[in-house]
Amino acid sequence: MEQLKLSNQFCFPLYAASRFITQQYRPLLEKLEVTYPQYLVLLVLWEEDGIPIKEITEKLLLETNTLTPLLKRMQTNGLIERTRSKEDERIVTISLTEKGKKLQEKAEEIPNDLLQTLECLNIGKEDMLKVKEVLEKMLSNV
Amino acid sequence: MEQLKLSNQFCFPLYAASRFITQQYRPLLEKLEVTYPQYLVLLVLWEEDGIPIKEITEKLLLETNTLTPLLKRMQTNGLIERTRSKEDERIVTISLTEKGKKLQEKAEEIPNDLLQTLECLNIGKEDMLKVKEVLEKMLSNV
DNA sequence: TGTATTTATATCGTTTACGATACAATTATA
DNA sequence: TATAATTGTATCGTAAACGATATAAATACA
Repeated sequence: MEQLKLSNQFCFPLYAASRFITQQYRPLLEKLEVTYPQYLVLLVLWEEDGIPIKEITEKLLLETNTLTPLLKRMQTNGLIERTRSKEDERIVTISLTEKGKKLQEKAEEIPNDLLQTLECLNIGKEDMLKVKEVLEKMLSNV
Repeated sequence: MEQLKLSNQFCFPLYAASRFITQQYRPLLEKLEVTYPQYLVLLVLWEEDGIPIKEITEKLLLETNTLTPLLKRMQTNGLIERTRSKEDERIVTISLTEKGKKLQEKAEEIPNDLLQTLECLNIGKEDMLKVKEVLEKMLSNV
């Protein structure tokens, strides 16, 4: 069965590359003392602070059963606060603490640092953009 | 900071797409009663049976601290056997049981089933191949 | 108004991932 | 031949992921 060969799987490189890149992020994120998924939450909040958990799940395509404990860890680490909305008591709003806001300055170098790491790995910018474009097209249908 | 916007991240779509595709595999793999990483191990063993754990770690780019418990679960489920090599007692060889071998027949439809799922999501074959090629190029430098 | 449905979040259980560390078997080297 | 370094696997702890389920609040509707 030719199709069952690992080298013919389309999804395996995706799976392996995703893990690989998370590993490349790790040393960069150590300065911020956050994990990669936590960094994604910060990216969202730096763009728009004080939003409901629901909105974060939609942007990151993660379920609350992943985000709830993750956000609790971020709260324990003093990065965010949780406020239950008064208009609708079901909604929990997430906002950055001062510490969480200040972390953005430290994060400014990260995108370029990572880009450099990737360019050292034979990945050109055009190829990256093409991959990004195709995958975003796929995800837009989710 | 434009570069810190989620939409400008190259790695987020990779991360999200990888999780998304694993989710697409789930219903297909239910027939085999395996998870996606376990399916990857089966793909490796169907190609070459009776190989050391070390070789599986190299092919799947996973560490033994991930594979050891995963393989134990597969053993519990009767898919594989573990044999400690006599020439070198450090090496543990993994081989398929009859049940594990037979599962390959059931798996034959999976690659096409998944392809169909993806094609329903605006992903053409050329785009998939391009993504595969770029990511494999990246991983070849690991 | 009372009941059903939906919504937003949380909890539980299982399975990955993976850094750090341990450990026994093998190999290299002094 | 001791001892040091390496190798292959395992263990531990922590943090995702995610299906299934629970729960309280809000909304729809009979």
